[in-house]
Amino acid sequence: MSSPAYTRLENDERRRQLVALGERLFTENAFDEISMAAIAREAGISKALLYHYFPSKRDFFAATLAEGAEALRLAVEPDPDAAPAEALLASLAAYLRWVEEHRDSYAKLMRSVATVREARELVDQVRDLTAQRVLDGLAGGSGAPLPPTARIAVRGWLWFLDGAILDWLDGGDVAREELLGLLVGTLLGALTAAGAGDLLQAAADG
Amino acid sequence: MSSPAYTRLENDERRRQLVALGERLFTENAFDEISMAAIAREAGISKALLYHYFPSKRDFFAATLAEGAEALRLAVEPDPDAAPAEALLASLAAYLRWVEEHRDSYAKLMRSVATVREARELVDQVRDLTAQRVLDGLAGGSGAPLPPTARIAVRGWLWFLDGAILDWLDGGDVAREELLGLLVGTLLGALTAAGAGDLLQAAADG
DNA sequence: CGTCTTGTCAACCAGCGGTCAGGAACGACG
DNA sequence: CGTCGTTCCTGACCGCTGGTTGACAAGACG
Repeated sequence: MSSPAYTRLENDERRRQLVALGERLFTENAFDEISMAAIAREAGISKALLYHYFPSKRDFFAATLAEGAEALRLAVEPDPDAAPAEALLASLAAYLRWVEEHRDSYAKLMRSVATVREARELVDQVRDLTAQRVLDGLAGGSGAPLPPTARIAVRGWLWFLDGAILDWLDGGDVAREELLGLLVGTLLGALTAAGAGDLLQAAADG
Repeated sequence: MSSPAYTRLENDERRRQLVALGERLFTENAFDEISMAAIAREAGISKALLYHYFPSKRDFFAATLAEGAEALRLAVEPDPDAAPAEALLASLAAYLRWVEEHRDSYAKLMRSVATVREARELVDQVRDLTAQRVLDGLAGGSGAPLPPTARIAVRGWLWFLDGAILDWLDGGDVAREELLGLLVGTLLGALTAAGAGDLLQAAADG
């Protein structure tokens, strides 16, 4: 009599299609600038089907984030055999490389940090982990306990990192290696000011 | 026959009452955690009256911010007669003092930065102004143009500032003067790494 | 053919920010 | 005392949001 009212898709295929669409839409629009109804319309399906695949809008957003987050985590994973300072340097370089290649995703993530709990948790996790790694690397270099200012220095430096990267992406007038030098130099300066500069040196030498 | 259905208040008095209530509620809850209906309920008035006094929720939020923002701006205003480096130091110290005295407001502001355009504009304004002041102070110390890395260093440092302050408020284990030293030392370190450390020295000496 | 699972949709819900026509309080005036 | 006008105030409503429900269509299997 007529063409079918809709076409069935395999579960996984539909899911992949929706995640891919979400990656695009959430990069073009901020989290609350686009409604689930609009997303469903764009996908050519009903809103209810979208909710069939993802229990909530935030879950959907998190799903569009997950793939990239995993890739980033792998890229940044430090080499356990290298000296702490070298491992940090390598991770940092990998981080910048990833950001440069996925600048839209990175900007999206930073923009949504305060709005979406999932995004905030992701960034916080990465910050906590990184800060802990840096502090461990420092403390491992000597037996002395770290002053609390060292903690503030490292955690503040992670903010510096993201702020500098955002400005770097915005400006486009600085090479990646140059930024890397600025980041490392600033960490050194912050740790020196925190009274833990010698530990960094020791960690670098050791 | 019966008691009045509601009591009338003078325009200004009602407005003050609402702003005071907003300051409390927005400190206890994030911007989108509390609805205008709930605020009106808390104030014992109708939602329409709330909208009679403030054209939108964001305007209402901005009104609750305005008083503190103005006080902060005054406190941070640098002494035009002082040398750039000293003026910066004084402003920074005033900033920390203000944050310590209004930690709830500060945390509220930082939490709402990405959600509320008005808050974002406020923080951006302060950052831009501060960055410009610092850069001008540096450039004034010599005729040489600043490298783009210096811009990134200063703007990144402002992120460091807020990140460090949040951690500082969280920890409570570091004195204000110590934090001040860390901040100044980090700026010095960042500018040195950006190849503009000599300019800072010149500005401090000049 | 029937039946069972899976995929789909229209219609609906409570709550949101925001609007509007009109009622109720109160000071002024006869 | 009445009543009148100003101004402060309200209940009902709007379009939209994220999220839910129940019924039905498509295809696989016997």
